[in-house]
Amino acid sequence: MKPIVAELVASALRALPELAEAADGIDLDGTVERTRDASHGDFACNIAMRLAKPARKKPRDIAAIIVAALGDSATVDKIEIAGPGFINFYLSAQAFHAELERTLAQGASYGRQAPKEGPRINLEFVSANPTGPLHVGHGRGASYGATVGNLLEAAGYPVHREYYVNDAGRQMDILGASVWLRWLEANGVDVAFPLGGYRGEYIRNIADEIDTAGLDVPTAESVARGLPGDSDDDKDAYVDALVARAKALHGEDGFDRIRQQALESIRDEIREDLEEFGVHFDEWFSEQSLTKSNRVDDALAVLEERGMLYKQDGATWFPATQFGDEKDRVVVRENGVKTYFASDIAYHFDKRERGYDHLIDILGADHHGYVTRVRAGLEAMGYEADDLEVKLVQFVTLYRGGERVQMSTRSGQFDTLRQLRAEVGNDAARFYYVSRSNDQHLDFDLDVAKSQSSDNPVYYIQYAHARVASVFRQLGEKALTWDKANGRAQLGLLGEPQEKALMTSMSRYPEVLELAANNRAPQHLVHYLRDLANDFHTYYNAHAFIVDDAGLRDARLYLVSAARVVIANGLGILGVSAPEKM
RNA sequence: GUCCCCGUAGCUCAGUCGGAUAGAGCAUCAGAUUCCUAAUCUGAGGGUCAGAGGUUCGAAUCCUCUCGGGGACGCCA
Repeated sequence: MKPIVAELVASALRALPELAEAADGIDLDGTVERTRDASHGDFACNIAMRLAKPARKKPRDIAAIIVAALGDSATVDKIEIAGPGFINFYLSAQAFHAELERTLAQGASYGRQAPKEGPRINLEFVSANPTGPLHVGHGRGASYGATVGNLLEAAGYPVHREYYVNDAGRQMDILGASVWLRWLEANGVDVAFPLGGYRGEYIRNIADEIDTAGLDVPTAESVARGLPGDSDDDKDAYVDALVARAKALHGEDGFDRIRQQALESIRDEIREDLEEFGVHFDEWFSEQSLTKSNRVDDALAVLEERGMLYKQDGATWFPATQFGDEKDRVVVRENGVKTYFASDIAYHFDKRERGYDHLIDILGADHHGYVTRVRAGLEAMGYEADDLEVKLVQFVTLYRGGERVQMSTRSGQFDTLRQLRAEVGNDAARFYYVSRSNDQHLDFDLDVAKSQSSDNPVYYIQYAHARVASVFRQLGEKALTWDKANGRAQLGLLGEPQEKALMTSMSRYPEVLELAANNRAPQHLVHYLRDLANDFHTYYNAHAFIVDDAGLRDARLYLVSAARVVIANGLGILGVSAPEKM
């Protein structure tokens, strides 16, 4: 509805050359907004105030000129100039009825924009290291990323969802060594488990399952001989030596078999977890594939070519300070090993080279310090700094019975996404994870998320949806049918304040979607749906829908059918189910 | 030390290109309640938008500073 009002103003301005000139460069859509108070009408436009200075006229005088040029429209009942110079629009009942008709006609696509050609968006999220199961924090990144993806698609953009699998480097070696040691253990070979290793129970399970045909079980003595000690001060030496020993005993290929199986097992587990959570990716991008195809070297060559690398102390550096970073960064260490930063630059370069115009990274808040340098890398390779957009997701704290739930792996308490899903269900988890802005800490109350009452916003909203379905079941039980066409014809009978309020709320849906998509802010949709459900329940409590008067009944059923569509669409974007029955 | 986020009702929080009298839920209080669905309903009270300056027709919102809370800062991955 908002675009209709904005277009009215725009056409009035076209008829007023002297004002149109002053309005040049002002986004008219942005001057029209919903009113907070019904006494100000449905929409208000502040263009007159904005034009006061450039046009050198008083705001109220400008408003009068614009209003005079507005002319008649079936959409608008009344236009008033109010306050300092607002132009208030009171929309006709007919305008709201037309919106209801659109809602039912478009159904599942109501609120969505037509697909655009571009910009093509690459959306990377979760990207947790495949060294263990997803934990509760990853769940937030998963929900947020999936929902932002849905929002962007609803806004018409082509979106490619990508998970970057960090399957190369030292962490993978340590994972391999951890599994290897558990395998030895299961074969009666006891070697001290490294402090820097992965200690979770899942490592044992992997060790039990992997195919080790052709690998000889070494003696404890041959494994442990000559290894450095392990200590909290230096967790690296011992575990690194174990990796080297495993490679020596089984050969690179032998160790690689263990490592690769461990990686695949965990990655598959993560993938399954996410699929069950309703979070899908178009691509699982392997870091190994970057290395194997020499794309890290290619990216470094591009930097070299552009004079964006230098040597110092035996290492190769990238002058990140030239792009606003606080210090220069190493890309190749003194020992010849490329840093994680090097493959990260290469990865983002590769994404851009693959044809994505806009890159969005959704990262844990602990990656805060990484943003500047990755962006610097892209810029140094000739791309725009704005091509990369980073959304940081803050931490999650779980509460049960008003108490903070400890989430350390060591204490063995609440930890994994899987456990959370099992406890509160996918719907509640998806919903609560995106209920607050991504850049704010989230307190996740397990008791509320589980409760099946109106205290729980998820149930409150889903219940509104189920109630409409229930009403139609009731209709059937009373051997009545809904005459949709008659309902459309009789919408004029809907004059109750709750009906007007519900129609107004519903008509906001496309605007909320757009706002949420533009700001990558699903919480707007969450709050909107709660308000909408509230309007629906208030209506339901105040008036019976299945009344004797067939015209009124058909009209009310028309209205609530449309409400069902809006609620279902909104929940769909959030990845939450819209049940017919609860 | 540098940087980022946050501070709004008793509590949890909305308030997103600056807009009119700052909102919701919970809690509190007062009423209603044999009703299509049972997880009730209606209404009321409740505020120095952390504080101080600034920008302007207009500031919870933008800028500066102060106070208070949280987090990030590796030749780790």
